[in-house]
Amino acid sequence: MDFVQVSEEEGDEPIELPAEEDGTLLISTLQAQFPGSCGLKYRNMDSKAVRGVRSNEGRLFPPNVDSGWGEYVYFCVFPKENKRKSDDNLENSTAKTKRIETRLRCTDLIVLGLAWKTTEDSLREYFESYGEVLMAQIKKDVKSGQSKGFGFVRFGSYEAQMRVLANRHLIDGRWCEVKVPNSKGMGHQVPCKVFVGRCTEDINSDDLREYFSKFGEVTDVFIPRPFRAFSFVTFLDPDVAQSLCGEDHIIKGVSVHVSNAAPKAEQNRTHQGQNYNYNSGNNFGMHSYHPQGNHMNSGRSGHHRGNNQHNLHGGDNTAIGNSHSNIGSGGYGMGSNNNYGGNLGGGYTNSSNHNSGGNMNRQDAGIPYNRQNNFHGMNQPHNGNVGNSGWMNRGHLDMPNLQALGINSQGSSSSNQGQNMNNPLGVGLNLNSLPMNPALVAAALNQWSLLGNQLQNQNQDQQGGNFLSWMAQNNGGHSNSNMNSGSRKGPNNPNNSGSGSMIKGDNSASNDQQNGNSWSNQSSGSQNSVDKSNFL
DNA sequence: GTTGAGCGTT
Repeated sequence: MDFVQVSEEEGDEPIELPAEEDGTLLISTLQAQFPGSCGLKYRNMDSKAVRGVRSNEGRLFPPNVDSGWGEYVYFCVFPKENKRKSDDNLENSTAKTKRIETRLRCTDLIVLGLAWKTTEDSLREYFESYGEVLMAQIKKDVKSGQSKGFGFVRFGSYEAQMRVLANRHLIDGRWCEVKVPNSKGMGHQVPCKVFVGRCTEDINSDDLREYFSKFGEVTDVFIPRPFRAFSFVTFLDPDVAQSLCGEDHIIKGVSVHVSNAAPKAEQNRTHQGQNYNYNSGNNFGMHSYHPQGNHMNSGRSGHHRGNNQHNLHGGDNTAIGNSHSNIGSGGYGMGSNNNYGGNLGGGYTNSSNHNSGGNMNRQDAGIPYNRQNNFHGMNQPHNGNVGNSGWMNRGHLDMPNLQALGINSQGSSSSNQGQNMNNPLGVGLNLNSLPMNPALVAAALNQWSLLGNQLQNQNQDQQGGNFLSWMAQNNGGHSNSNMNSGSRKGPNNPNNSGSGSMIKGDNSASNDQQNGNSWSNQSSGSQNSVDKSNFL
């Protein structure tokens, strides 16, 4: 086995890290020893310059294909947002500071669905493959000592934590969910995903990955198809993502604009047409790494009526001129949303739209969302949810406050007819009667963090997209559960009218989940957050 | 002795 000598900083004593059979070094291997590091560099003997090590797909490649890693001592690269932006050189302890910061962000993680037989030892043993495990405990019945089937684990590095949250886990024969516990407050909820606007068609995912990898490990790239002039890049480290937001970057000669895939809290205040009324509840669903919600909860209600002329994404996308109110307000979690080419609208509830005619039932980016209390009140009469039917039993999802908007999603276009429930509020806009601007939709979807999910679902076949990996980034995998072994049962989609699905469901795509019950089968209610979380 | 959505005697 080949070993690579790595030190945290140039001049430090190196640690030998094992390379893989193909000669590459896994970033995870690197990070096991150097939490927070995202790459390697080395001092070139000839030029005396520092050279970076090629990084791709979580692997670091030796500088020379023949001689491999050679006798170089490599030192770590840490993502540093200020490195690129500021000229004030912080002390060279930035990396260490960074590590401390990340360490501080570690939190206990709940592990759900453990086998009864799983012990604290076996739990620890399992998770040690991700990094240092500071704590592993199984919750047990005090009398019998029998496991309650869940436990907690805490990691020594944030990276390990993130990786754990980003994956599903087969522990002692059972697929387990790992999440940030509900008991944890929000905080540090930083999205890892960025919206890259102004993309051209010749910028492919490899280009994006390659380009953005220099700022930190890229865990996912998603380009909606058909081409829509934007894409999403997900970083392992939310700080990296954050650091890029607001910047213009040139990729293949094209100036793209990076912005947050999440709506900005300030936009609530400053842009009337945006109305990002974030909930203050849990699990609105940002990134999987932060499944407890997001850091942008403002609780402000942006009430919005009519068409606004705001670009939903501040000009970094193609949405111009129209208002998000063009976008259907429907389908806030129910429509299967297979389509993205045409009209948005309708699908207020459980429309199981397999339609290929271009309807898109989905949430509106600009709709103020109710807090969860309203959620029930708003929707019970229409979707039959009574609060314990799977997808809403924990009340995490904020729902669009259509009433506040006066939006009527009487979408009757295409095959939604008969399936969409009309907006019961019955007043306001007929969304389907409004002109559709796909670019606007893009921006809107971006804002509500829904697009990525849907399109990903949609495209997983044609693109060979990794649905799991995508989903995994989003909420600790609980939303993936449709694809797992199916060892759990649960409530069916409470709204299922036939093949109705949740927003993440894609009945027409060849997901593994299209068995009529929709993805809610295994979800425990927090899947509400999926919608959003898929984006962040 | 069974079970399978959840949230931790700090």
